Amino acid sequence: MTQPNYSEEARMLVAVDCTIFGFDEEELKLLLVKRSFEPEKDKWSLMGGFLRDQETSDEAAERVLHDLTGLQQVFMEQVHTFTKPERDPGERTVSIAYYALINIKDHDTELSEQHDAQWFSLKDLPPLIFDHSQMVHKAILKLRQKTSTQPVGRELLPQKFTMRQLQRLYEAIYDEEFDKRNFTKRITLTNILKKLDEKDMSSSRKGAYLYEFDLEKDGHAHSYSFNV
Amino acid sequence: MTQPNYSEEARMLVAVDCTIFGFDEEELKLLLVKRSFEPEKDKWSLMGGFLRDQETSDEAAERVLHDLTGLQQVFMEQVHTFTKPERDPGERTVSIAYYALINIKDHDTELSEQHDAQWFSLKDLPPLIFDHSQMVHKAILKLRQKTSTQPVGRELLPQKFTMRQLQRLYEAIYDEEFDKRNFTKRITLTNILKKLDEKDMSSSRKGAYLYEFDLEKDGHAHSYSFNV
DNA sequence: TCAAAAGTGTTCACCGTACACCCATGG
DNA sequence: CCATGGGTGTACGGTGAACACTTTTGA
Repeated sequence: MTQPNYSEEARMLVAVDCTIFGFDEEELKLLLVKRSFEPEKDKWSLMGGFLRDQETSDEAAERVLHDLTGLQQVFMEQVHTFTKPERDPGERTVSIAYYALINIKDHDTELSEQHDAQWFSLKDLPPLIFDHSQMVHKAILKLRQKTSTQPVGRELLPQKFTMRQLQRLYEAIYDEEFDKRNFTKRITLTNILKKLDEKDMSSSRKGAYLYEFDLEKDGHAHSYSFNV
Repeated sequence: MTQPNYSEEARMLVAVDCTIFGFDEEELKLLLVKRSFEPEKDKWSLMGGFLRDQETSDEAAERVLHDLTGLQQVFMEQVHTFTKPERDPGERTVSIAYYALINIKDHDTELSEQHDAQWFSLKDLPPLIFDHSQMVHKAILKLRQKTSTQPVGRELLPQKFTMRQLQRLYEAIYDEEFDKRNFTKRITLTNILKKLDEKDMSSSRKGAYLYEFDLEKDGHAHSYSFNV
């Protein structure tokens, strides 16, 4: 059977949907948008968009994120592709789910207001359209997995941060509490942080040392693993 | 901006491509097909097919695998979605890559001959069309990851097998050799195997005990982890 | 009797975990 | 002077890794 082309096959819409993670010193949050068009207008959803003719899905995901936050060069990773025929009642649409890690203070709030976007605590999400809750769930699993092999603080924290902030971030990601002595030890072991002389005085009388990710060492072959 | 529908967006072909793993007591193999149509006719490729109107990608992957091997109820998992606009020169096609684990002796050889399919050692693959080599690469990584949290022997080995066969399988997956004492210990620890009274006499004078996966224990909460 | 594969245990180093007290400072 | 959060070390158990000799039996 030799076919000259694929003309009898079904064409369909392909979308990307982004689970956008941020961290506010307390808990993990997601940036959700109020959908501005039918179907499911005015319901909360992940930010998404359709794949264009000459675009990879990575590019589409970046574009979608940029439109909402003004940010570029953001860490994003593909999570899973969702294909149930009836998942979008408007028209058959296959959606490639992504997640993004952003510093919650960096994004352009005007842009996100234009999109009726809002940060929600991961622990208190509104109902989401279609299969977006499943996307969020898979995104968290993927984020945990990434966290277990690579540090994620650079993407989610300010440039300088305290050990406690980093710990709270990891606790939020794993939804689990850690002992601070063991946490400090494990992180120090990986050798990815540079301890600064500066202290952050905002959170306690004593003050907490600030750290930065050590760019010198980054890219070199130092092993990292954070098993919970 | 309220849109009544998505009419201005691009529709495209969506395909699934399957990396089919088998094990022949020695090495991991892939079942590849000689492509029967243009573009790239007569080149080696993963078995694939287009997503139909009322089909999930999981169903499409099963259908494609069934067409080639006659097998059903095979373990399959989604790997990654490939979206480069020019990846298929015939027409814009997004492809959802899957991998499958099959017992190399189970499949319908007539069917696979009809498709000009052939088993290739993972270590000696022919050039593959499009981005299929990348798909294979990601599939192996995913398989390793699965192997580290769940036993994969049930899918790839005959029902009864020796400890040595299981070890060779794991060595093939990780492309790494293990100490047989440590291997036996680690696997025994997980408690997933039942040692039979029978021996396999084909591989040595002494004979090797046969094992089965212990269905009693399966599904119960026994932890499994195989870290290399 | 010998060749070929199978089976089996111990030791050691490292890592993860549990756990409690003192420190610095602003109010 | 005291309340609040920050910082630090040790002891123990479990796990992964290294390692070598004996057993069986068909030829």
